[in-house]
Amino acid sequence: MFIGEYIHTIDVKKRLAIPSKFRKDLGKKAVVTRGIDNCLVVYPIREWEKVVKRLENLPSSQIDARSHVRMILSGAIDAELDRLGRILIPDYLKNYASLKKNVAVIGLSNKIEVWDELKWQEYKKKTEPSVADRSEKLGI
Amino acid sequence: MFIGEYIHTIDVKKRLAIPSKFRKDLGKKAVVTRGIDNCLVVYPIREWEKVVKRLENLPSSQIDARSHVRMILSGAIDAELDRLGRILIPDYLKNYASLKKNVAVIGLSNKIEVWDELKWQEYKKKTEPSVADRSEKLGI
DNA sequence: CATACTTATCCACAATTACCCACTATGTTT
DNA sequence: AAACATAGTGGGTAATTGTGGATAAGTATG
Repeated sequence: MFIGEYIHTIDVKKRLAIPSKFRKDLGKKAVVTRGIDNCLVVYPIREWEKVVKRLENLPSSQIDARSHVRMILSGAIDAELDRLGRILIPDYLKNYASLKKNVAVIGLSNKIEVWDELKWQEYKKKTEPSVADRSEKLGI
Repeated sequence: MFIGEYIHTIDVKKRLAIPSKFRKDLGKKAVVTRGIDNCLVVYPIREWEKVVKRLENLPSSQIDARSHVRMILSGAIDAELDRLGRILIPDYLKNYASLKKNVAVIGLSNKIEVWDELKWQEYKKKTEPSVADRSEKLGI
């Protein structure tokens, strides 16, 4: 299970180290693609396959579904971890998520998200205050 | 069952000793994450799994639910107790709860909370006087 | 075909973290 | 009161992790 927040860097060669705590669970191969709210998502293969299945079941007749499928699938890339546990982030994904040097790598149970650090900090600042309210409402 | 209040310290290496009375019940592994009212929560694995299950049932398409899941899961960390019963508190959690050197470790039946000592003292001062009222209101 | 350019593999350093042991204070037992 | 046990704190050393760079292999382009 992926949990936690790690601040890492993308170097000039577009390499990003996966937090060591995630590596065992992630395996040697992963899939990276566009995520919601301008972040990237990293899936272990097993989870990626589930995503694809779900996409396949969307009605391709609908404009929304069609474009969504296109975005997710066309954005996806096989990312093999190198010997030191790093993956390569291609330019178009870097741009999509406005990634600079410093990024936040976030564990979300069955997937991993990658955010530009500043955006992540802002998102947290905006969201943290309402955690209490929502916790109360949801009972967690 | 976790009960009681203990004043402990976080050392320069970010280690926090779990009160010995809690260790048997907590086990070797725990999960720490953001809590309500700017404290941290420590769960035994069995309780944490319940939390995750409940989070997984939230619709990830909704903004509120999505951000809530992000806050709870990204804040969480696997905390393995070392041979002397200490856990490591990462910086971002220390910051979230404004933890300095002295902290209060509070047993709350199925979970443990960690407060900055001063904040805890203030909270108590503010809350203690109304215990009677609230008891009446809640019928306990 | 040669050249530039990107991509992969390997290695090296620095900082952090994990692991081990020592000290002290407090409380308990004889 | 002395001896002992336990708990909490602090520190030293070794291993791991994250990052940067060097070299080799592959790919595209003129």
